[in-house]
Amino acid sequence: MDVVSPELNSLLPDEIMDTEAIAMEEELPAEHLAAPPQSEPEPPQVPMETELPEIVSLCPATTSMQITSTSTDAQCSTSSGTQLLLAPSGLISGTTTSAKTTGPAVTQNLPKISSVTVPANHQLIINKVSGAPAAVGKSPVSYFSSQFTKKPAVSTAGPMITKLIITKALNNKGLSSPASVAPVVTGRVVTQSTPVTPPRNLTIGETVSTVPQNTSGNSKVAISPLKSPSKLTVVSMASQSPNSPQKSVTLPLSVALGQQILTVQQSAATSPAKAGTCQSTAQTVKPVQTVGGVGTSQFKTIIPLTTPPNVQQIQVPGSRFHYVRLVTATTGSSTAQSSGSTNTNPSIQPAKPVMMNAAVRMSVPIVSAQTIKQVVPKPLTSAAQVVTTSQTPQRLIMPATHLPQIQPNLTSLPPGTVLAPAHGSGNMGYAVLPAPYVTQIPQPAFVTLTSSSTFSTATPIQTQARLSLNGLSASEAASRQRKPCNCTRSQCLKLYCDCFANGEFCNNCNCVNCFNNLDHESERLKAIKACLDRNPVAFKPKIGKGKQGESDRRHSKGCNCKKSGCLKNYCECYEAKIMCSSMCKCMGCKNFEESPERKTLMHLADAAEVRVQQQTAAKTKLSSQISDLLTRTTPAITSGGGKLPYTFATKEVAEATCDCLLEQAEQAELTNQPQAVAERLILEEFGRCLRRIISFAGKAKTDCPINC
DNA sequence: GAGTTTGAAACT
DNA sequence: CAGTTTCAAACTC
Repeated sequence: MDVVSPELNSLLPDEIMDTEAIAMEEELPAEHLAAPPQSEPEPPQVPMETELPEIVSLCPATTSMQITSTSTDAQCSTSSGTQLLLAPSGLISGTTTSAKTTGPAVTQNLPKISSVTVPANHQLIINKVSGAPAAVGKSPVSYFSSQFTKKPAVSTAGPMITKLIITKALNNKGLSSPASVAPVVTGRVVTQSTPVTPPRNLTIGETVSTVPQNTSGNSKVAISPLKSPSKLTVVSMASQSPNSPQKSVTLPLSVALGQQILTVQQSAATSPAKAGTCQSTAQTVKPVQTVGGVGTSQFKTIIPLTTPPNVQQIQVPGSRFHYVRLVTATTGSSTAQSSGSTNTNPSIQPAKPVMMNAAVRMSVPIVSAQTIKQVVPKPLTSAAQVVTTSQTPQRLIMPATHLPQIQPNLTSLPPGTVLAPAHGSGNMGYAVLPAPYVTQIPQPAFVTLTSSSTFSTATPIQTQARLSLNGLSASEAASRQRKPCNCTRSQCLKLYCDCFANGEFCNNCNCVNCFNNLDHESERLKAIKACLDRNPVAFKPKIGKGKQGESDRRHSKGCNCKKSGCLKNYCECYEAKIMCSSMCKCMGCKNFEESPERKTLMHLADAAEVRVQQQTAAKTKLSSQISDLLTRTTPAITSGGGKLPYTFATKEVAEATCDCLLEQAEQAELTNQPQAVAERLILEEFGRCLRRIISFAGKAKTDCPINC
C-alpha cells in the first residue's frame, strides 16, 4: 500500500485539511440523496487502499456526490456492495448491507467529513440518508452512505496521497468469546505511493482469520474528522465472500494519525496471492492496547472491553488523533440497529455478520514528521493482555455506558477522543476521552499498534513513526509533559482540571476525590456531556494552528485578562506563547508584537535559555577535557606494578577539575540554592572528578602493563 | 510550603 | 449576556 509522505500531506488543500470548513450534517438538506448505484455490479474484491491521484473531499453542501478514484494499485478488495457509511461527523463506516449495520452512535450527528480515499478502480458515492436509528440518539439521525463502485483503473505516476483509514469489520456474533473486542484504529493514513515500494516504517501487523460463518465482509470504518485530523482517508474496505475459505491478507496500511504516521500491515495466514487485498472476515477481537514507549513518551492503553455485538471501537490517543471505529457488522436480524430500520434509502442493504478478533498494538513515537522509523516486531500472545508500560500520561480506553447522549457532540470532541463500547447492554456505549488542546500541549507519545488475529500465529509487526507534534521536537514534547493536577473540589470532572480538559485520565496526580478514572466512568461521561452542553467546542483546542506556522496560531476565544498585562502564565495566550489578538478582551494588554515589556520578557527568557545551554555545553566540555587529559597524561612516576594514582593529577587535570567545581558553584548560585546545598553540589562534583581520575588511573594501569 | 493573585470555568 | 462565584494554576513570600 502506498502512502503519501507527511510532506505531501501537509500540502493538501486546506479545504481538505480543515474539517471545520466542511459541515456535513447540519448543513445538508434533510432529503435523501440519490440512491447509490447499488445496481452496479461490484467486483468480488475491491482494493482496500488505493493511491489516489488526488484527494477527494466530501463537500457538505452537496447532496449527492460521487468520488472517483483513478489510481491503480489497489491493494485491498471488497466484496460487491461494499458501502461506506459516512457519519456527518466524518465517521465513516463501510458496509455491504444497509444502514442497519451502521453503528448509530457513531454515525449520528457527526457533521464533518474531511476527505475520503476510495479504493482504486472504484467510485465512492456518498449519499445522505435520513432516518434515525431507533436505538441511537434522541434526535433523528441523518447520515451519509457511500458506496464503492468499480471504476476502470487508471495508472498513475508519481506520489499519491492517500488518506487514512484503517478498517476492520467486526462481529462478535457466533464467536465463542462474547467478550471479544474489536479493535479499531483510526488515524490519517499517510502512505507513500510508490506502488512497488512497500510501506515503510510504521506497520501495524494485523492478522485476520476468517470464520466459516456467514461473515461476508462488512467493514465499517468510523473516522473522526476532528479538527486537526481533517485529512481523512478511507483505506480499507474489505469484505470476504462468505464462501471463500479462510483467506489471509497481508495488507500494509499506512496510517497517519493526526501528525502521527504509522503504517498498518495486516497479515493473515493467507496465500501470497491474496496479499494486498483486504478482506473482511469474521473475527473476534482481541483487546487492543497501545503501548507507550520510552522515557518521556506518552503511551496509551486500550483496555479490552466487552462490546456490543456490532460495535467495536478503539481509540488511538494522542493529540491529533481521531477516533477510529471498527464496527462489526451485525447479523441482519438481531442487531440491526436501528439506523437501518429508519433508513429510507433503498440502496442500503442489511449488514452481514462479521466477526473479528484481533489484538492491536500501536507504536507511534512522535518525533519528526519527516522521519519514520523502524519496525519492531512484537507479538502479542494473550488476547486479554493489556499492555502498558511507562509511566506517565496514559490514556485509557474504557467502557462506558451512555454515549449515545453524547454523540451529538462528538464532533466537538478533540482529537484523541476515545470511544469505547460499553459493557453489557446492547446499546452502544462509549467512553469518551477528549483529546488535549492539541496546539498547546505537547504529546510525547509512543503508541504501539499491533494487531494479530487470535487464530493466527503470524507475527504482528510493530512499527514506530516519529512525527513532530505541533511543531515541537520530540525532546520538547517529551520535556513538556502535562503536569499532574491538584484538584480538590472539582473531582477532576470539570474543565478546571487540566487532565480532564485534555482528555486524559488522571495519572500520578495529586488530586483529591478524583473521578477522572476508570472507576467513575459514568460520572465522567456525564461530566463530559455537561461540558459539551455548555460549550460544544469545550474540548477543542483553544489555540488554532495557523496554516503558515506558528505565527498564525491564535487563541480561538481570546483571553480576558485584566491585571496580568497578558504577560504572565495566567494569560492563556501568553502561556501558549502567542500574542493576543482581536479576539481577546484583555485590559492593559502588553502581549503584542511591539510591546517593549513583551520584548524584554522574551529577551530575558532567551538569555536564560542560552545561559543554560552554555552551562551545559561548558560542563560537557570540561568533562571531556578531563577525560582527555587523563588519557593523554603519562607521568613518569611509577610504583611497583603501575603508575600511582596521584600521578594523574597533573596541573591540567587539577585546573579542569577546578573549572568543574566553579561551574557547579555558579550553577548553584544561579538557581539560588542555599549554601549548604551549593556546598553539597560542589563536593559531589568533586567526587565525580576524583572518581574519573581514579578510574582513568586504573585503566591506564591495566592498559599498559609493559610500561608499568 | 503557605498564602495570595489571577483568570477561566461555572453558575445565577 | 452580564455579574458573581468557584476553582485550580500561577505566583509570591
